Amino acid sequence: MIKVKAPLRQDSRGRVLDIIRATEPTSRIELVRETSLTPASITHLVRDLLVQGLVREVGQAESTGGKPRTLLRLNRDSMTAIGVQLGAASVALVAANLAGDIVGRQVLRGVADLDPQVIVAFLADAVAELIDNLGLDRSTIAGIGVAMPGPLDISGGYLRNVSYLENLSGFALADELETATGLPIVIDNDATAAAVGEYWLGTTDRHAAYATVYLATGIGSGLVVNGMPYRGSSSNAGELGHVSVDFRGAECTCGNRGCLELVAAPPVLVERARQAPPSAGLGEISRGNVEDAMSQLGILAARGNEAALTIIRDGAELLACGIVTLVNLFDVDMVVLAGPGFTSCAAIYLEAAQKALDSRTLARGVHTVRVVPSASPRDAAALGAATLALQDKLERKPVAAAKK
Amino acid sequence: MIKVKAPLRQDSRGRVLDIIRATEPTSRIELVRETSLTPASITHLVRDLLVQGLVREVGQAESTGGKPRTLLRLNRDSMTAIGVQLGAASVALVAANLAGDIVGRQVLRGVADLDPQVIVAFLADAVAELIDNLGLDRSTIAGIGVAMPGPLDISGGYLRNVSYLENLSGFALADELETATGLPIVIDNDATAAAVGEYWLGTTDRHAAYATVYLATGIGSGLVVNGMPYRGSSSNAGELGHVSVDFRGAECTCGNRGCLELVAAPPVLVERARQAPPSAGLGEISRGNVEDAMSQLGILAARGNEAALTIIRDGAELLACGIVTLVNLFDVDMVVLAGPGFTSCAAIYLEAAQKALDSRTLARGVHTVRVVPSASPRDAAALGAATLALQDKLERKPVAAAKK
DNA sequence: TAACTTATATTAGTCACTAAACAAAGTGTG
DNA sequence: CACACTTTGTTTAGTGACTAATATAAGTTA
Repeated sequence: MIKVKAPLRQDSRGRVLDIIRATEPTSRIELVRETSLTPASITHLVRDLLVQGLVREVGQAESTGGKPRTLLRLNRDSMTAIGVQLGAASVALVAANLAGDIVGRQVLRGVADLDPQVIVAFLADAVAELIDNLGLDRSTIAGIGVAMPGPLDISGGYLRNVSYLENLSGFALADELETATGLPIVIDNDATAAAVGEYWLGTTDRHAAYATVYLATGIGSGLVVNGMPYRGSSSNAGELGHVSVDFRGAECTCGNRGCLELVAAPPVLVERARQAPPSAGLGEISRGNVEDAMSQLGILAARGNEAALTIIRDGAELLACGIVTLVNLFDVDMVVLAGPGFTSCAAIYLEAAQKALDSRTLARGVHTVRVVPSASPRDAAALGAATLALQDKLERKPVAAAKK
Repeated sequence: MIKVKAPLRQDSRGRVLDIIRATEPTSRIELVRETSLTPASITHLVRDLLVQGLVREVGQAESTGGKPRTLLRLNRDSMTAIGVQLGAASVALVAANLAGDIVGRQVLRGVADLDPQVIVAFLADAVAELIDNLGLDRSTIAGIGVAMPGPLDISGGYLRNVSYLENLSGFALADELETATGLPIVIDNDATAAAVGEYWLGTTDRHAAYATVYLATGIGSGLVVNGMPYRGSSSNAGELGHVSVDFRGAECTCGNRGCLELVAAPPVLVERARQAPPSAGLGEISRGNVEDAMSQLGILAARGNEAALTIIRDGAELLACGIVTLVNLFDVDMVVLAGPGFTSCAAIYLEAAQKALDSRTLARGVHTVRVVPSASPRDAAALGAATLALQDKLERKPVAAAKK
C-alpha cells in the first residue's frame, strides 16, 4: 500500500516562512505573536531558516522603547520553482521565486494533439530553455509543478489525467517528466493549484477558509482551509463546472444534467457571441483560441457593447448561482476569482458574485463572504503549480548533507 | 480573541480508542498495524486507557505460533453521554455509551413555541429524568451534545441558533444549559452531528471521506474527513437544502432560487400527498407531525400505492441531483443517508442516489461512491450529538486530580 | 547613570513518540 | 522434553519539537 503523507500543515517551519512572506520585513517578536509559539521556538526556527539561506537579517527597526527588532526578509531568489499550466487551449510556464514573484514566463502552443512522449520532450525542452534564459542555477530549483484540468486519477501513487487531455489518459506523466528533467514533479488540479497560489501571494487571510473559482476552458474551484488545500478522496474536489443549476437541463458529456459548464463556460459564451447577428457589432471575435476570444468579448463589454455585456452578464449571473451553491456547501469566508476567463471582465463577474452572496447564501446573517480578484488571474494556475513545488520541497527536512 | 482549538484529530489516544471500538476484541499488535505507531507507543497508550477504565483486558486469543494476543475491549459503560436532537417538529433524547450503543431514549414534544428559559428548564428536567431512569452515575456522564438545524452563529464562543427555532435566536443556549444541568455542553449542526455519529458507529471506513445527508424537516449534510468533521468557517457547511437545482426556480425564504428544499423536503412531499385526490388512496396521511406523515407516506409507497411511490420517487430523484452536486464538490468515497425522513422509504432514496452517482458524477471513472443507510436513521442526529460530547470529553487530558 | 522596556538567546525541562534490546508465552522439532 | 523459533508485549534510553524560566543584549526614559 502506498504510504500517504499526512495532509496537515502543522509544520511550524513552513508556517513561519508563510508569515515572513506575507508580512516582510518582520521580526522574531512579530512571528511569536502571529504563531502563538514561544520566543524560544521562534529563535530556533528562524535560525534554521537563516542557516538554509531561505531568510536574511536586514538591519534593525526603530526602537519602540527597548531593544530594536532585527528585521527579517525572505531571501527571495534562494529558491525557484517552475509551474506549468497544461490547459486544453494553451500551455503556460512560469518560474517563481520564494516570494511568489514571477521571474520568468513563457506561453506555448496547446498539446492536446500530441503524443504523450512528445509532450514530455516538449515540456522538458521548454523548462530547460526557461531555466537557461533566466540564468538560474539548477541546484536552486525546487521542482516542477504541473496544473491540469480534472478529473485526475491518483492511483498508482502518481497523478494521471483521465479526461480532458485524452491522449494523456493512463500515462504516468509525473514519472516520465521527472526522468526527462531530473527535477521533482508535483501534479495537481488546476483550480487547486490556483487556490494554493493565492495563499502564497497573500491575497487571502492565512486563517480563512476560501475557495478559488478558476475559469479557463472549463469551470473549476479549489478550496483552502488554514493554508491546506482540500482535495477530497481522489483530488477531484471542487468540480464547480459540473454542479447542476437546472435539474431539467440538457445532458452534459459528464452524464449529469444542466451542468453549469453547459451554460456559463467561456466556450459557450464565445460561441454565443459568434452566433450573434452582425448588427450586434461582435464581428471581431477571434476564431482561434477560446481564451483569446473570451478576452476580446470582455473588452467589447467593457467598451460598452450591449450584446457583449449581455452575454457576459448572463454568464456571470449563472456562475454566481454556482458560487452560492459552493458557499452554502463549503461555508468559506472568501471567494477568489482566477483564471484566464476573468482577465478582461473580472469586474462584471465580481459584482454579480458579490451581489448573489450578499443576498442568497444561507449563512449571510452570520458572516459575509467577500469576492476578490486573483492577484494574478491569467497565471494563477501555473503560479500555483510552482508554489506547490516550492511547498513540497520546503516540507521535506533540510537534508543536512547525508552524513552517515 | 477566542482561542480556537486545533481542528485536527491527530490525538493518538482518541484514534486508538476509535480503532478498538471499531474492531473489538482486538490486541495491541493489531493496533500497531492499524495506526503505524510503534509497539512501545501502543503499550503506553493502552496502559493509559486501562488506567482510566475506558478499556479492559478480556483474556487471550489463540496463539498463531507465538505468544497469544491479549484481547482488549471497550469498557462500554465506563462513560455515557446524552444527545439531544432539537428539531423543529420534535425533540429526541438519547443516552449513549462509549461504544455508541443507545442505552436510553426519550422523545419529547417540539419546543418551537416555548420561551428560551422554559426550553432550558424543559431540557434539563428531561435529561435529569433520563439519567435517573437509567440509574446512571452522574460522574460517568461525559456531557450533553445538542444537535440543531442551521444556520448557527458561533460568535461569542458559544454556538447560538439564528434561524429555525426563532425564539432561540441570539440566546446563549450552551451557557444556560450548562448552568442548569452542571454538565458540559456541545452544540452542533444536526447533519454534522449525524455524520460524526456514523463514524462512531463504524458505518464508514475510518480513512474515508464521506458525507451524511440528513433528511428531517429540512435537508442538511455533514462531511467527515479522516474522522474529523469539516465545519467550514462558521459551522454552517453542508447546507444541501439550499443548493439550487433550478436557477429559474421559485424564490426561497433563504433568498436563493430553486432551492432543493423547496421541491424535495419532507414537508413539501407530505403536502403534495395531502393535496392528492381521494382516488389516490392517500387519505390516511396524518395531519400532525411532518416526520410521522413522511413515515406514513413511505409505508404507503412500500405497500405499492402508486401515488405515494411517485411522490417519494420524485423527491428521491431531486435529492439525488443534490447529492451528485455534493459529491462533485466534496469528492467523497461514501454517502450515508440519515434522519427521520428516511425511516420508512430508505430503499427508494438509496436506489435513486446510487444510480445517479454511478452515472452522473464527474470522477466516477476514478472511483465509485457508495450510498449506504445510516446505522440508526431516526436517532442519527441525537446519537451523533452524544458522540460529540464523548469525543469532546476524551480529547481533554486525563486531568490527573489537579494536584499542585 | 540607574531603572525600565523590549527583543532575543540559552538552559533545562516536558511531551509524544521511536529504536533497540529484552522478556514472556506460546509452538515445532530432534 | 530441551532447545530453537515465533509472536506479542515491555523497558530503556533516546530524539525532536516545543515550552518555562531565566539570562543577556540593546535600546529609552527619569
